[in-house]
Amino acid sequence: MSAPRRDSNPDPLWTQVADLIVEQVERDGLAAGARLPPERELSSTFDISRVTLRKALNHLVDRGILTASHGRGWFVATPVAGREWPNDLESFTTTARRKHMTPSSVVVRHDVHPADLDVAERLQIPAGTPLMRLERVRLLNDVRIAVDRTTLPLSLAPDLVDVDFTTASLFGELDARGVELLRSVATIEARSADAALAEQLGIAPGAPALVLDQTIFTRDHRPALLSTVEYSGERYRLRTTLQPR
Amino acid sequence: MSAPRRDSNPDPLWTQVADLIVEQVERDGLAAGARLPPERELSSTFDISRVTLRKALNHLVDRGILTASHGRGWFVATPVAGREWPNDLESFTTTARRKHMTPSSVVVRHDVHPADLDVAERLQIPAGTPLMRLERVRLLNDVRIAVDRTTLPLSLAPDLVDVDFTTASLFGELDARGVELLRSVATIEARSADAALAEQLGIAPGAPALVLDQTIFTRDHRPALLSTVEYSGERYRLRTTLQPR
DNA sequence: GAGTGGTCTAGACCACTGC
DNA sequence: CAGTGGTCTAGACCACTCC
Repeated sequence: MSAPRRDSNPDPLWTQVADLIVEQVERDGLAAGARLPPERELSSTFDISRVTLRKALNHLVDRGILTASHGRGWFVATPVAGREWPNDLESFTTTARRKHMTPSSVVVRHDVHPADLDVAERLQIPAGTPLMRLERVRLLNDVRIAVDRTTLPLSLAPDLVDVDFTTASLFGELDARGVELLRSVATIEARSADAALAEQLGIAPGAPALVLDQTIFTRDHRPALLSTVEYSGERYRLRTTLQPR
Repeated sequence: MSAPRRDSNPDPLWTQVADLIVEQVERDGLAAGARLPPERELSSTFDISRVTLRKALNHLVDRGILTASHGRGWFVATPVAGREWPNDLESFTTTARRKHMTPSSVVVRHDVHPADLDVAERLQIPAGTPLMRLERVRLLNDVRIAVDRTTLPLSLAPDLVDVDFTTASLFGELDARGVELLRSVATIEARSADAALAEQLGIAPGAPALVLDQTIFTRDHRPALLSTVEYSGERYRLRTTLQPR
């Protein structure tokens, strides 16, 4: 209830007040949905103008802590919405955990091969550069879900050729070697499974398949990995958070 | 330079002014980095208070259109650098522009309907709440690409029922009414087109379809729109940027 | 120093909610 | 109807940039 320290603190008043409100909500143990005092009362107890108070309140809306309802009041937001979802494409492993299933892999191919012209261009490297190719069938609880083909320059992590990817995670191994992957540009499409894919996944030829094609970039914005994952449409669904515009 | 229509228009002044500023920037062909007139000049030409002007300007900052520099001025934002972080799903209209194609829509259904229990739960509203339902077939250069079904509480923008969505953009209309959409939680899957979808898109029954299902949230983290888009797998491909972890 | 954005105020009126 | 959030105003002062 104490008024914010106006002079000594270099932060703007509305920031200080926002912090005080959060403190107060926590201290009073206000549950989600609880109503706050009206604006005019808050502005008087904090001894600030209503405009400044509203700036603080709206900031807390942006942070997902409060919501406003015209004519009714200010309320503590239900925290479920903001936090829990991934801010990215849910990884195979994460999905597995969420569904309480066990992920595994069958390594179909794991070798070194010179880059052809197409791949060289996409990775911005000279053709002929040694690449590591890794092809895996991904399973959940021993059910075949997808075929994952990933290609990367061998120079990125030369000793990766000796890793057994039956259990190891490619991203995990790269991270352990200091390769930081920043973001990826992806296309997602629906296709009919061809004979080869149908055979690998044990589905009917012509069944729908979800194809995720990614070019993955390192921290310095250079392309590092090419990845194509073909999911069985009947057995998997991508989950992600999207931001318009 | 005309002052916003203060009385006739039900939208808040700051929304109108934000739109005017965007118009002006486009009309004057201001490139990224160009400087805007100072706040005091803008507030006088628009005949509004500086507080209201700043609300409009800050809204445009949130939308990534402008940036402010203390002591120097307001500038048109560079549309590149910071923008790619979030998992932005390229909108239908954006994709069309990038490919130099012409987007259009056929409105199949556009009505008001009470919420059933399932929808009510997903939107966190009481069952029976009036909803606007909009179903469109989306076309690129007159080729049918997808069926788009969107549902939203009528209260969000009641006059949306009178808009002709043959040409209008739903997101654009919502934005013009001050409804700020922040992010969405999406699932993406591959399915076989059923008879109804095949008929609507003019494809073979059983052909692969890409189904994008989104719950879209407003700025205050409340669910506002439910959207399901079924794309022809042979005619469309989603493009997005993904951010690990 | 002049010019710019950043913060803050007191007070007014409107729009919505719920009794 | 009273109580609430939503918008808007005119004016003040501070902090930063650039000459």
